[in-house]
Amino acid sequence: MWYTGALFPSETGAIRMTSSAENEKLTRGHKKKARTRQQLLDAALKIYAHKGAGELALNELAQEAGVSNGTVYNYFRTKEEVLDAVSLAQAEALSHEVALISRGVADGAERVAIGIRAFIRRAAQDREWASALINIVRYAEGMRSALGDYVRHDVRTGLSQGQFDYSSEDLAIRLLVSGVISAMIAIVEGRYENGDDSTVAAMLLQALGMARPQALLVAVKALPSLPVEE
Amino acid sequence: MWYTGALFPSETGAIRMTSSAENEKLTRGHKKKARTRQQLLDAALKIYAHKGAGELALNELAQEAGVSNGTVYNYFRTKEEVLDAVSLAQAEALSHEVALISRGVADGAERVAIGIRAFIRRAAQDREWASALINIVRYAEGMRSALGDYVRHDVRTGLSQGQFDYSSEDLAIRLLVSGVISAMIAIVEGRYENGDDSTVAAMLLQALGMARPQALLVAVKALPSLPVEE
Amino acid sequence: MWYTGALFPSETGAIRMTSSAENEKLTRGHKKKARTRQQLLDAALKIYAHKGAGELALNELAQEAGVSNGTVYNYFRTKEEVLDAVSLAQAEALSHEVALISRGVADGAERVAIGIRAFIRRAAQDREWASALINIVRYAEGMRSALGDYVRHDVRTGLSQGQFDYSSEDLAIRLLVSGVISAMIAIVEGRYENGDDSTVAAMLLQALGMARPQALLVAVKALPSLPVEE
Amino acid sequence: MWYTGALFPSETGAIRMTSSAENEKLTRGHKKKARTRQQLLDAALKIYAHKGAGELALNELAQEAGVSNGTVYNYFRTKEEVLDAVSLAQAEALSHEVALISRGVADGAERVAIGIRAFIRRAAQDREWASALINIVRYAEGMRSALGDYVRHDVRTGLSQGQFDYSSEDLAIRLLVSGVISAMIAIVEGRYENGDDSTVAAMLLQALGMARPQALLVAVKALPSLPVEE
DNA sequence: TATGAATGAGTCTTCATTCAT
DNA sequence: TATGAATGAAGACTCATTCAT
Repeated sequence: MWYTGALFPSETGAIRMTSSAENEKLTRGHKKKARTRQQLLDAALKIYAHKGAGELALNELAQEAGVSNGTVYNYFRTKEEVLDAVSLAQAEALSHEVALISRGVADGAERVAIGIRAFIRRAAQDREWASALINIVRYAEGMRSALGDYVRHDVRTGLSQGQFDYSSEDLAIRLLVSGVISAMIAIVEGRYENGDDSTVAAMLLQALGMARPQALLVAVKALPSLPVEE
Repeated sequence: MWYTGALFPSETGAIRMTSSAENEKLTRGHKKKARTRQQLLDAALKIYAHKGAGELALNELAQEAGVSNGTVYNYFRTKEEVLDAVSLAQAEALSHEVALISRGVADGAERVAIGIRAFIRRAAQDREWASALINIVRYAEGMRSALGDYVRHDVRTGLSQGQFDYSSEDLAIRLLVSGVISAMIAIVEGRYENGDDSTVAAMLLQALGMARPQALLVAVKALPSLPVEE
Repeated sequence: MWYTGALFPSETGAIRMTSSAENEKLTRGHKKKARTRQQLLDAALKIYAHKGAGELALNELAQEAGVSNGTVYNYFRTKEEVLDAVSLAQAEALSHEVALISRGVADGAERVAIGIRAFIRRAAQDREWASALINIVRYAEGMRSALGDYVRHDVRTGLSQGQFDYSSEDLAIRLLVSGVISAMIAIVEGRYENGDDSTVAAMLLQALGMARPQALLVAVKALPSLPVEE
Repeated sequence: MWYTGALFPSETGAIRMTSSAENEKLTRGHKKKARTRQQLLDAALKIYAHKGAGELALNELAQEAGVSNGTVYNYFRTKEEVLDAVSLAQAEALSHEVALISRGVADGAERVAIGIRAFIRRAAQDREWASALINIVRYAEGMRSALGDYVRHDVRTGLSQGQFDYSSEDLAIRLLVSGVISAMIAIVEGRYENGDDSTVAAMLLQALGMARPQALLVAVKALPSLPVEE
């Protein structure tokens, strides 16, 4: 139970479950099934941090989750389903978090920058999570498009606001996503300097057609403080 | 024997062996061992087009290469060794090809653009190769850095020529490589429009700090004709 | 299920399972796992009768035991583990049997003689078992020392009773064990005459320092009848 | 080329080839074939020192002997043939050596004792050789009987001289051989004390029916000096 | 639902043996 | 005879999946 999709874990050190809040509610409601499912997802995420999704062995997953071999099959029929479930859960959690952070920001470019930087900072804080996410993205094409779909709106906003200028939305979004991932890879490989989040954000804003001076201004702007979740 | 690292295959349709010329010499010279090795590398490349490097089964490799099961083990001890050998061969072949194409071009930005566009056009022409290369890059970190090392020189040239302006060479190069790969993924997924090579090149030049108008100019410039290899 | 460690099988012809009594209890108690393990041990013993422990193939073991290939690996990771388990089981069973037979005999030389003769008679009655045991001893050093440890007490008793006289306990015990084994080899090779058990016992008692006349007397003494196991 | 069957190697430290003398003659006579064969036998003996004869891999043998894979098949058709050839060569060499040492000794018991002690001392001096011999005996039944046949004459002499008294020549000889082997095993396991050769000889003479005092006398007698081989 | 033993197809790996050179 | 690449049968081992309890 060490991983979560939260971009900004509210506890220092230990990381809470993505959905521990919901989780506890369910537990209280005796929804054992949901808890087991979450255990499996957590275990999978943990394993993905250390090996490619292709190498996830279901018996290893069972052991990591503390359930027996056969139990896994009450939740997932194949390892692809496990991957899909994990990537879906991550995508939802991440989108939710980013939405929360950029809540109240209307400027398209700024919203894009916030998203980029949030991912990179999160990766720098928790390399295991970053490693897991990279492995998920590698194998689950759906994850890439889910993330892409999420930024699409902000990118279009920036375009309509005259901040961006690009020839292909599809290619632009792909570049955005893969640029963030490649920065996360750099982090996992041990290369992270303070300010790299802004550096990457600036480069990607430029790629979207923003002039460097403007891009830099947006990219170094203070991040909005995370609203307190009740 | 259908794959090669050649960015611009000289025959239409069928693809030449990377080293078919040498190959025949070796055959004539009774260098059976080198030929078998090449068969294996070719077969591996072909397989990578359809499945991740982690799923390459050595018996499947043997069958594809037309050799017996045990023969594979006379050349590679593990699938990692196969991947390393293939990615090394590809990196060498690709670097060689790109060097050949941009031979005579002194302008850094132009050289970078040529490289980007060469890869993308090649991928558009041969999606199987593109698919294989994507899979190789996914699993062989070495491939990424090999390609990165190759462009480093051109990027620096552009910087010293005042065309580029970036804060981190490392991040810039990673973005470059992953940007090209993400475009290749788009192509493999069936999305390719004429001119996308220039579109991607322009975005990446902008990411490196070039203003959009200049970037567009460089990105649409006619590619130098490939010198005739004798 | 044809082998057992019993020195004196209670049924003629067919050989009982070492632990068939327990076995049934376990079966009734649904202890499938223990039964499967016993099946494997029995099958291994049967195979050892025909080939050296080094040649035991785990798929052959599976077949002989009537389980599937993979099941073997739920119990033993290597053929060494199989051998160890079999030799441990045999050593325990044999020690137990000999202890039972010589129960009530206080004379050290007599106890030694009984042990020697029990083994040899058993081998003469069941050459397959003898062959298996020889192969086990060949490969499992642990078996030699287990048997040696067992006789050590009796040998010391004989020494303290003034019946034996030897310079090295270690060498004496090794000679004892290997002498019995070599007689078993003779039997497996088809050479057994009535009375050979006494002949060997006499020679070994002499080796331990007993004078020939006394040795002969002890070696031909009637074996105690096996107490009825309830 | 480090092993030999010589019981008393004439050079300290390095051990000469069993037949290096013949070998050189043959070499002089350009008998390359015989030399290659000898290389193979030597290599096999060296390998037997570290692994059972069943695990000898012919390609390993080739490598150890410094010849190519296929060459082995010009000399031996199977690994059994290798083992047979090695054991034959060893048996011949050993018999020859023992005969040489006990040349001039007419007393049967003394001759037996000399043989026993020669083996044990040799094993103590060269544990690798001892280990190899043990492995050979384990797998090559022929070796046991060859050694047995050799002592048969001396044992009979002792019997006819009234020194021995046993009920079965076959069992007596088997005990003799296996007793020596078990002492060699003790040595390989690191247990050797000065005088153990005499201890074992005494025990075995006693097993053959000699009274302990006489056995001890014979067993500690100085070994005849090895005649100088020209 | 949970368990975990059993399954067996799929792969990996070794190595005796063959054969063209 | 010597070489060593190629072979392929044999065996080791893994792991997704099933199923009786």
